[in-house]
Amino acid sequence: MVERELRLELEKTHQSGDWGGTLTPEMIEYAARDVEVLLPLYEVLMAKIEEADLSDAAEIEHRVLPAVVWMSCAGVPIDAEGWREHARISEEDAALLKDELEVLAPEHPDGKAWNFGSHQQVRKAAKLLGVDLPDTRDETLALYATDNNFIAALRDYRKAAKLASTYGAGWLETGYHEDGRIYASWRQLRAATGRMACDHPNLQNIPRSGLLRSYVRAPEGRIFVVADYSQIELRIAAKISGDLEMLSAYAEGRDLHTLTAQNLTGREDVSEDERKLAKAVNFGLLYGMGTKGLTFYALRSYGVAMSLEEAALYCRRFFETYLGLKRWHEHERRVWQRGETETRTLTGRRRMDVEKLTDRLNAPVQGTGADGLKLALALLWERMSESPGTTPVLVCHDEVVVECDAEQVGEAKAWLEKAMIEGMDTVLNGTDKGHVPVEVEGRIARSWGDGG
DNA sequence: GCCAAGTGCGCC
DNA sequence: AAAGGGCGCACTTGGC
Repeated sequence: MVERELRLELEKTHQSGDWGGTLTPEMIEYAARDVEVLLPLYEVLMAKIEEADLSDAAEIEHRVLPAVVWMSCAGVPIDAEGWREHARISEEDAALLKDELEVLAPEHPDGKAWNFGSHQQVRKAAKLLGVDLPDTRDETLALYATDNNFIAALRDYRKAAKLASTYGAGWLETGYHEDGRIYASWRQLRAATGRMACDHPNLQNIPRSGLLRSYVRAPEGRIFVVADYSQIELRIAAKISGDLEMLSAYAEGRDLHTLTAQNLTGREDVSEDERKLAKAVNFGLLYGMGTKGLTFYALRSYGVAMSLEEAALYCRRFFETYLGLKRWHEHERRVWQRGETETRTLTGRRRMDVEKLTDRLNAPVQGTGADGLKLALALLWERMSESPGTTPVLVCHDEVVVECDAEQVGEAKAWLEKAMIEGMDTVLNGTDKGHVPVEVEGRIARSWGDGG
């Protein structure tokens, strides 16, 4: 335990007082004490950090902080006209699909209008048509949609209603300013794994399909560079598990999804669909998903249908191929069974109170990705002078978008890619640079929705 | 009318 | 035996 603690009670009563007028001697005294405490507090907290072996992780957080402020203050440019027009059409689409849904719905027992946003009412309506829904998730609805027009129409309506409600005109209200930019609230350390988060509005879950991302658009004379890490979580898992198959694949510059597809099918030539299947298998099984989970996940996220028997076969083949990954899972299971509840990333970032085995598998991988991205952002801040007029405007877990003057874009792209590779390489490989190669693909774009 | 929990779904 | 993880937001439900 740390010996030194600050045993101070800070007076809180002035915290919410009126600081806009004349300050009383008591208020000035309070303000002074509030500041005075920071230096001894720093000493105590730094000692605790060192005691807990968190110095490296803390250093990353300290270095990335100014970069997060930089990004937050920069805001992200938005084509508000385009967004609003899109929102208007989305609302029309949803209203139209709702009308169609009402025609296909059974008569309401009380003669009232159905509320299709209520899962209780949706289940009741389906029951009147002879379908007993266990829940109303889309993958459940998908099982009945071919035989039931109402359920098919419900799926279409749901999709449109989501766009109209979450990404409608209201989305723009929260953070938009009249200078044409959105100033969202970035949370440097929000997720339990160490990832960042964003709200008001959340810039990290704007739909990828459709046009919405194209309204995140650089203003006249400015341009974006969008860069993302290639298969970063799989590379991190390769490093953490020490899996020889994965390590050699990456050392040779091969693609792991294709490799998995080859091993699942037993053929050298694999189709695009088979690679898609392999992607679902890779991401699912990496973090301890079961066979049943795999069938749902493959359908939901990749549109790949498989039986339980097929899923079991893929599971077996996967762990026959990646023996190091299997060993890592077995090791973590033993640690978990001993009752250990602490996990750490490669930089030593700690997550406590981990109760589930699947969390033990995921947290160090996801968290190491966050470590690397944060160090990359810190490097951008520290090397700001190497690409003047360039600012990060948003980050999305394995992706960074920067905005710069159009004539500056070549330098900005090189500057961004270099920092991203260096940041991740440092946390991933330490002094053994390049052991697991880090690949970053940057592209030049007028909007977030261009290319990629 | 407010609040918390539950459900569902957008992203990585 | 059984098992993806991490978020934020909209909406309903149920209690006050």
